[in-house]
Amino acid sequence: MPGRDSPFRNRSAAENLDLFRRMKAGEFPNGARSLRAKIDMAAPNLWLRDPLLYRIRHVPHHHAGAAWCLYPLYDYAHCLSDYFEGITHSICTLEFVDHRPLYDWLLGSLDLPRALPHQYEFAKLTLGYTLVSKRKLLRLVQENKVAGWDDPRMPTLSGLRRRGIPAHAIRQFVANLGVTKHDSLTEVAVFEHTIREALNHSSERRLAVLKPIKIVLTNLAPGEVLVCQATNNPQSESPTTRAVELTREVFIESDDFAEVPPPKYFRLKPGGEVRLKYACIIKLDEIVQDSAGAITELRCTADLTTRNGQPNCDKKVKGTIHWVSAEQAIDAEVRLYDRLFTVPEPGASEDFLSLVNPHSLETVQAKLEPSLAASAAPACYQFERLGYFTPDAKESTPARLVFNRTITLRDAWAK
RNA sequence: UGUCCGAUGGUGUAACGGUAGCACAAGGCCCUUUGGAGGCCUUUGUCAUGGUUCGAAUCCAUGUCGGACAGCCA
Repeated sequence: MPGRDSPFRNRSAAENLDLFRRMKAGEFPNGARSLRAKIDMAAPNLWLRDPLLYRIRHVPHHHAGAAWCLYPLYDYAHCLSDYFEGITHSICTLEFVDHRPLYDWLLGSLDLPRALPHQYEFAKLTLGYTLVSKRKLLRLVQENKVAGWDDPRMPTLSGLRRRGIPAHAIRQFVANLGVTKHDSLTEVAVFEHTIREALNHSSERRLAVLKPIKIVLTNLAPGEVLVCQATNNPQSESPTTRAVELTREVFIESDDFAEVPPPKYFRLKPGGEVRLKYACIIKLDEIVQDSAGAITELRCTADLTTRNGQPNCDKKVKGTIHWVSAEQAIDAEVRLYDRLFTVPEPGASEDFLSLVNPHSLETVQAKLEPSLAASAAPACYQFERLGYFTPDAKESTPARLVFNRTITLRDAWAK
């Protein structure tokens, strides 16, 4: 069914030019006049039915100020600016396929001397559990669902970088995807794999405990220090080491202890043995509780013959866990990020604000090995057995360290 | 409803008309002072029905399913 002609469709060119000058001069209020291309009101493609080119908007422009009250519509500006800039291939997303005939018509009607640009449309990169629409991202910022455009949970470049994701990983991810013309949803696992691959090779290892529980090594004297050598990066061609010091009191991860262990639990349990990484094997002798029944410390015996270079250093135990010296550890706030949304396709719902993951940020007070005291962004570290972490570029200072978790390590046990 | 676009394992993608491959995911095994990393192996696919052809994921027809658009937004 053809469209209905505008009552002004057959106005003369001279009359239109005069009106256009008056529109430009600011003679009319918003919406009182407009300028259309005269194409074909019977065209099956709706965008060819005399589309609007200019409309009046009395609002200042962020570059041009108040000089203009006339603004072109996207379709008109797009093809022309491509031509002005000498673009040959103008790449955009699928929703503009219907507009291509108008893009071509406008350029073709102008008798232009140079070769005309062509528009090519491809599917946008839709990532699971993520939004990429700028308009929707804006609402997350405006309604304080995140702490700003560079919140480490945001899929903006500034957010990804603050999260600690290397630029190289972002490029590699995009290069791995390929480009097509049908709508797709890329699983976040693909992005996460690229990030881990990049960070695994470049990040130095450090020891850090996010949720500490205290261990007392009863056969070490108070003040006694055993120096151990820790590998900085086992992926390196020629790995270097640093010293970490074992003392009578250390912190381990509370997740690495189970009073009632599930089947196949390799970590510390009553009567069980684990290796403190780079140090020695310890055996749990006694669980100390306060009057309320809460566990206050675990008393263990260290087998010093299992240290590196000692006769039993090759002794095998199922579990190896990370630790920090309680006397030497430094404090840091660590922000644990998770996916921002609870569903794979938050963009499919108008109600996406209610789909924000309430657990997308958890903050803990962690204990770090002392070598991290001088760390600053953009350094990235692997906290052994936990994941990759980077000092927050905005808020971390030597006096008050703040780390962002970029991503966890793969965890075969969690499955 | 109209116009347009698309359809290959769970996901994302390759394959002049000529062996359906790669990555992620999943599963199994080996190794391991990170339940990490690494190594080896495995499962799963051409939307359907016809046609053309010696031969079709690819070309043609019809159908099915999915998506975009129908703003004085971009």
